[in-house]
Amino acid sequence: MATIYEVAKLAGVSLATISRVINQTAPVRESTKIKVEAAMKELGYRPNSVAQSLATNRSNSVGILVSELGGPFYSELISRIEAEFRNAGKHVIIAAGHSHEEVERERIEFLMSRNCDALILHVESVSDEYLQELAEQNKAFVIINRSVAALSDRCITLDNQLGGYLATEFLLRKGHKRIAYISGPMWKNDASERYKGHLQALKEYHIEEDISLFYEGDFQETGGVHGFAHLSAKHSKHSELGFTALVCGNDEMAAGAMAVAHDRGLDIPHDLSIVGFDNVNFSHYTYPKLTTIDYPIAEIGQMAARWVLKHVYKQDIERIQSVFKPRLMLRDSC
Amino acid sequence: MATIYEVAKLAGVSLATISRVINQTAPVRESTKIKVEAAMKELGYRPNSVAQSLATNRSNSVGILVSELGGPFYSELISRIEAEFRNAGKHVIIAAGHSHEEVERERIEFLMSRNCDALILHVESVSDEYLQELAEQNKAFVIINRSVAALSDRCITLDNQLGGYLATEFLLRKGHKRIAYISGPMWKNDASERYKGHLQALKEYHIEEDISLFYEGDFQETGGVHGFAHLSAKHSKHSELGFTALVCGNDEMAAGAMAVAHDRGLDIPHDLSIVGFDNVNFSHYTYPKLTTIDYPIAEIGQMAARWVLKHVYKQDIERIQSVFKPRLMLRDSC
DNA sequence: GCCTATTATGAAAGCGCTTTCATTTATAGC
DNA sequence: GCTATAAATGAAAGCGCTTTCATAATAGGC
Repeated sequence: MATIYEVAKLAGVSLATISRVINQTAPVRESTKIKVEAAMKELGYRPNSVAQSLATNRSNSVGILVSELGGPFYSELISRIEAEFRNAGKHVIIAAGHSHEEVERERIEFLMSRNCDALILHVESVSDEYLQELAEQNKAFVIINRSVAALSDRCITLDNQLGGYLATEFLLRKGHKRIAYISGPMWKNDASERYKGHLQALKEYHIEEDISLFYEGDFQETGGVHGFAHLSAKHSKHSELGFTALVCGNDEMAAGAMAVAHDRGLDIPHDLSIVGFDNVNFSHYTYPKLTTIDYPIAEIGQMAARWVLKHVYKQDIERIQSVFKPRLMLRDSC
Repeated sequence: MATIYEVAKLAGVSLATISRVINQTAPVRESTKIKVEAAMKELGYRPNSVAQSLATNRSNSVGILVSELGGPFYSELISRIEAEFRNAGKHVIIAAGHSHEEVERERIEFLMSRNCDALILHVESVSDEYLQELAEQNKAFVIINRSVAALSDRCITLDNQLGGYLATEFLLRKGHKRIAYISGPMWKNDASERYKGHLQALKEYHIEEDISLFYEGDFQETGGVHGFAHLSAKHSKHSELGFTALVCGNDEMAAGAMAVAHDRGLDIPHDLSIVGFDNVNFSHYTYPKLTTIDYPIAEIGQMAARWVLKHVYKQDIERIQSVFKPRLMLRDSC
């Protein structure tokens, strides 16, 4: 790769001038500009962004940390964030924290050492205190899908409890009385919030929590499979299910449960109604199509990107919405 | 962030020594090492990897360029590549080329200007010549899912034609005679190869190509929806389908077609057999579960990562497999 | 055509690190 | 205890760029 020195020599000007035409940071006479551009072209010159970054302490790139790179949920999130930044001429560096505290920390440090201008964090294991410290170090970052009270101005979240409420309330309104629940790992904030919403709805309808209708899964398909097996084993008298509806903490688990229900010869929604959560891309590939709670993940990603654009790159962004509302996507599984 | 200078001052040694304990590039007396480590810890020092990268011309990061960040296919690919590199202490920088030539070029240049030690490219629009030039510039990169004859030692591909063959041959063996085909965009290499395999199987069974049974879709769900509508409109006499089986260029389109077929009251597999391609994560969430061709995308990603580990980071990797074989995943849709 | 007010350009330091080469310090041999 | 050798350390240049400050070129006014 040609360096700025070679360009300068070829064009017969100094480094500073080259830099000025690259960055338009000061006026350059038209004639010299043309010379420089010709030289750059001839050498196929491209500024070394590492050197630029070192000199300016800016990298024009933002770090994104998610739990996993795979899966429909994160990939949609990442995809949207990238699109938003690409529009603005910024780039993304992506890392996965795997819901593991050490890894999350390590990744954050990596992204910081990479001189990212800002971070977008979807972290689950690192403590609130750690994040607060980070904020005190004056690092620019937004948090997605988690609310830290002291950092509320930089948290972009979904009202998970409302989502859980909507799912269950809908079923109750439909007349269901015995509603099973397969949750994600309860230590994860979103999982427990969703369940809270479920309980809230039950309470409103004067139905008591029945923990035999509860199963804590893993947010994966297998969680749904095992959960359904577990719940139905417990509750089937005369091969009949002990519940008429099932709420799942996310769509993967709903799909897993649905598959097992099919295998058992159950007719959905006739014998059993199922509601998922997330409205992930494949949720309308299931049969019957899954009724679920829409998680506007793309919009949240977009908003996080805008937060960065506004606060770090000083772009003129109107309003940053920090709490998003989920809504029920009524399809065929109820 | 503390710099190496501050650490040096605090520890009472020179920069060089600090550098040596960080990189273990030369022996350091145990006692000074301890001093240095204490100083680093006290200051919360982390080497600035941008500066490191500038000084060493190495970044310990590899660039990945895929067509899209979203979707099950790419996210699995990325996820596996990242996992492989994380194990090796390397990091990934991800970009999306959106199947658009200009964007692909621009992204490649970006990744190069970022000083990536190597690139893993999944590009569709950039020309073979461009890639060859890149190779001549002595840039380390592997190409995924595309074979460029002159660069065959750095291409890792799936035998797409074999996949197409397997799908159709299976149906023919089952006795199907009229097999419709919904393809991806034919300008994309993998789409046309798959179709080639389809034709090859037909030929083997002495069945002539019937272009009224062919539809060129977009590799998206909608392609399947429109494709099915198109094919069935053309062929239904007395509300009966003109074909008994349908091969789709990928699973998304298969899922789309399947949904429409359901809506039309068709019983799958009784009235119609469907085969997809890719064996993407949701393909067993469909109902009935989709028979498809397994695309070992994770393995391909892994192999690409190993190529880099071997050729760029000089790790001791045995064999690099460059062509992968697909296989039929027999499930319930046939 | 000369002086001043602008505007364009260049020289050089600095960003935080690595690495070579020279120097200092420790170790061993006698 | 003194030299010969090996081991540990430091000084300084360099990676490719930006940016400040000083200087050179130009334009304008008379």
